[in-house]
Amino acid sequence: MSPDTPVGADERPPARREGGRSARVREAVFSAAAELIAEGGAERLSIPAVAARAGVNPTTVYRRWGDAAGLLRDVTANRLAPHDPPPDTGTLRGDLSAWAAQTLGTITTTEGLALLRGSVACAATSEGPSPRMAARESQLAAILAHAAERGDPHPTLRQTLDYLLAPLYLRVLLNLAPADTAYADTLVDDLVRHYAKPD
Amino acid sequence: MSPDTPVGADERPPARREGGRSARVREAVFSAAAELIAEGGAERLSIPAVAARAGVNPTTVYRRWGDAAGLLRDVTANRLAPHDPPPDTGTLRGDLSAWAAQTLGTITTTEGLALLRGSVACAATSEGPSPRMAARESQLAAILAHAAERGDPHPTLRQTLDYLLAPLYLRVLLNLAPADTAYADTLVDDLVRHYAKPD
DNA sequence: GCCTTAACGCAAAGATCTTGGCTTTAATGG
DNA sequence: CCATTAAAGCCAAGATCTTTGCGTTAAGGC
Repeated sequence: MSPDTPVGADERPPARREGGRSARVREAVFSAAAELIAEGGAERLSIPAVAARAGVNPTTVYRRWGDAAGLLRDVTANRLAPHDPPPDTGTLRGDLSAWAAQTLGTITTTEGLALLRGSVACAATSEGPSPRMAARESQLAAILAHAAERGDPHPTLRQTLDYLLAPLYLRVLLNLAPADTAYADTLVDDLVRHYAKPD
Repeated sequence: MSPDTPVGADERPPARREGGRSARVREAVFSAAAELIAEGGAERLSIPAVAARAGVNPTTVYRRWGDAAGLLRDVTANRLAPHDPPPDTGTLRGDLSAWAAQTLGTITTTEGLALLRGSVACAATSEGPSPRMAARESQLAAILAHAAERGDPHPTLRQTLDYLLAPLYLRVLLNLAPADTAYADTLVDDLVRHYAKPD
């Protein structure tokens, strides 16, 4: 077999088109969907409405995303993913506090909150944690790893998820009580005081 | 004014009908809705489908609940409310452990989980915590009050919500990791060890 | 038992959503 | 610049959802 000859049809990917128009449509649809979800909630996201606001034909949306649930999955995965790098302030407490502030900044906006609630509904159809959640989780893992490199005592990832991320998210999701940075710092404080152990 | 005479039209409630047929329809619709939510998720709950399974006319459902969101609110409020009294084992640790097991029993079934996720979507439209959540919260408050009566050291309600209820719910909601009674007991253990203070 | 009327059933009309066949546009490789 | 073709647009048919008017059933009060 000569190396420059395609040996099988499955060796050549079908040449997906990533640039130009497709990307524009994708962004327009995401923006329109995020706005509509912020306005009316994820449960009544309608594809014709999204298409109209995005200036796109409904058929296109149906073909690319299938149905409202599929679109919702893609939108939440792309708009809720952390866009800033994990903070690196030099101390564990500083990193966790900054991470919490950054996370709160994302999920306490009208749009972020609506998207977060939508993503919970999505979790029903998929198994395991969503990639978006995995991203935030790995940010926390990186913060803990930094602390370990410095030789600083630090909690485990499980403890950080359970006693920092979980309370933060649940307060916001169920609006049990207002969630601000002062509250977040209380959580960080409790976490490092009780669970920061040397390696 | 004689006490047996209605003094104004607004003193007489419009004679709502609670018995018989209405109650039957209500239950049939709730059951059908819960089943359909468990099967296909709350986001595509359709009123005609619910009505068909309940053996009821769609018009009836539209008139009583307005739309799918209204029905969802009512169903989750009624099916997710705790039906057992708060446990009273004699120790704080025992009460919390039993409460957690009882809660897990509700929210880890297919139907309970789907309803819980649906109720998160509902939280978007209402302000403040849902009555269902308030009920579970007050169960925890009762448990802490019992401990206080016995003179046992105990955490605050805020700490109990943040470090026991929140991790439990979030794991289940986002299926981050399996949630069983062993995990719940780890949470209870951490909570009483670090936060159980005398009054 | 009889009357009143809230709640339900029925059917038809209108709105909205979804799908499929076909044409047109424009990204990519030569 | 041209050829290829993935992706988007257009339109019309079909399915599904939602509303509305009106007749029927059955709680609740007398």
